[in-house]
Amino acid sequence: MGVAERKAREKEELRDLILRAARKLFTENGIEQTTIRNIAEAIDYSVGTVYVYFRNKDAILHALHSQGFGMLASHFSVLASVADPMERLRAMGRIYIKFGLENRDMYELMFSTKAPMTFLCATDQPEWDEGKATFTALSSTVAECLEAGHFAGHSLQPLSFMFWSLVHGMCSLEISQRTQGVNLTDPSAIVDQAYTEFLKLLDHF
Amino acid sequence: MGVAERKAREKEELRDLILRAARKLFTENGIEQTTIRNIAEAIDYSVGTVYVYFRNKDAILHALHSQGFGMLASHFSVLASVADPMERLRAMGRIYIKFGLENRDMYELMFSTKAPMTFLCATDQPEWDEGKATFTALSSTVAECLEAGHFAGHSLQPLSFMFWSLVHGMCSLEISQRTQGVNLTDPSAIVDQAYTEFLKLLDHF
DNA sequence: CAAATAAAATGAACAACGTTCAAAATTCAA
DNA sequence: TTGAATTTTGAACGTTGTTCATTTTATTTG
Repeated sequence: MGVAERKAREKEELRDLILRAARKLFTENGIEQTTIRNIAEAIDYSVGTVYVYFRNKDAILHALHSQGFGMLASHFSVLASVADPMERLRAMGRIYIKFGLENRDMYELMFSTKAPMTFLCATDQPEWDEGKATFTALSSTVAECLEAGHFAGHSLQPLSFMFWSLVHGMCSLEISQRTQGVNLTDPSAIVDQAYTEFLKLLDHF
Repeated sequence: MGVAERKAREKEELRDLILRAARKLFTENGIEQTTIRNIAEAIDYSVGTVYVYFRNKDAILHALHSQGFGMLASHFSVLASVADPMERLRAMGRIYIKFGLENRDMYELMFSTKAPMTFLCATDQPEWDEGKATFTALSSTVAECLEAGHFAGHSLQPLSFMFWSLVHGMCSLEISQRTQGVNLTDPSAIVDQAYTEFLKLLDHF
């Protein structure tokens, strides 16, 4: 029995080794600059070995995208202790933005890059569980807000999607370097300022 | 004298020819699938010729990105007849979203793809005039809203950036296929619904 | 008109990429 | 020890963006 188990563990370990190397490389050099050859070289394996553990590059990017959602979820875990749904909603946005700006390549992989979705669609069971779980986390918080009497006359899903779009838009514009060169008085602080502005709007609901 | 002028005109025409072919190709097949060889073949010129008129692929993408801003601006032109700034703000968002979803590859080039910005940064005068002009158009409308007494206690730039982020976030999530697979009751309508929801929020200001 | 000059277009060649797969190396069970 | 199963290898393929010496075309000059 022990042999098969050890083999399975070793397989898992090499898979993880590949992912760790991939993540390190493209956090340092960016997604586009990271090649399969780079990854193989970093872990002292041949190119072919990488393809034994991952069908293609998209599969690697999808696996890292999943890790990203794991990271985000762990950041969200502190929200469990926030009783008031409105306060939780506000904190959720802050955490989301902070995560996005501190893990730019990961964020891009999770919400912008098409590769992970392309990989998913090529699967027999193309379910985006990570996105589903994250949106549900937001949505259920918004649901509590509605139950508590906030946002009277608003619908759950569109409202939730609106919140998501707002914070995503900020992260996305910042990461894709669209905030520079727009003549802002303080480009580096604009995201925080804009989110603060949004929270001010929320005070009326 | 006539010769130099004609030469200049011909140069301009070939440049346009390249851009039209490039735009057609990647509107049909996507940005990543469009290669320099494809473009050259489409206009019956050699690969080398393309490089006479554009330094590299990024230069082509930047030129198309600029064309995209021209298109957006022409869509915005109807806003001149909207006197009430709040109504103009609402209409601006609708036009922005409609443009984004009906010209997905163009939109991606304008606000997500890094290539145009990479090209710009390699320039001696790295000014993002297109983005600047567009943000100014939004910003001045918001300024009029503030002057008219709306959004009391809010600051211009962060508030404007917030609006931009909201509509951009919607377009971005939709285009990068993140709205599918999140278990929405009506994925294809979520953007419109969410923007309507946002307009409802705005009624309080 | 012919020769010399300038300008424009060419496409073979290069390096690097993702990907494949027959062969080699290694590990396991008998 | 032997033979089968598994794992690893890296050369090779087709594409990509890019370059540049060469050829072709257009213009000017004598």
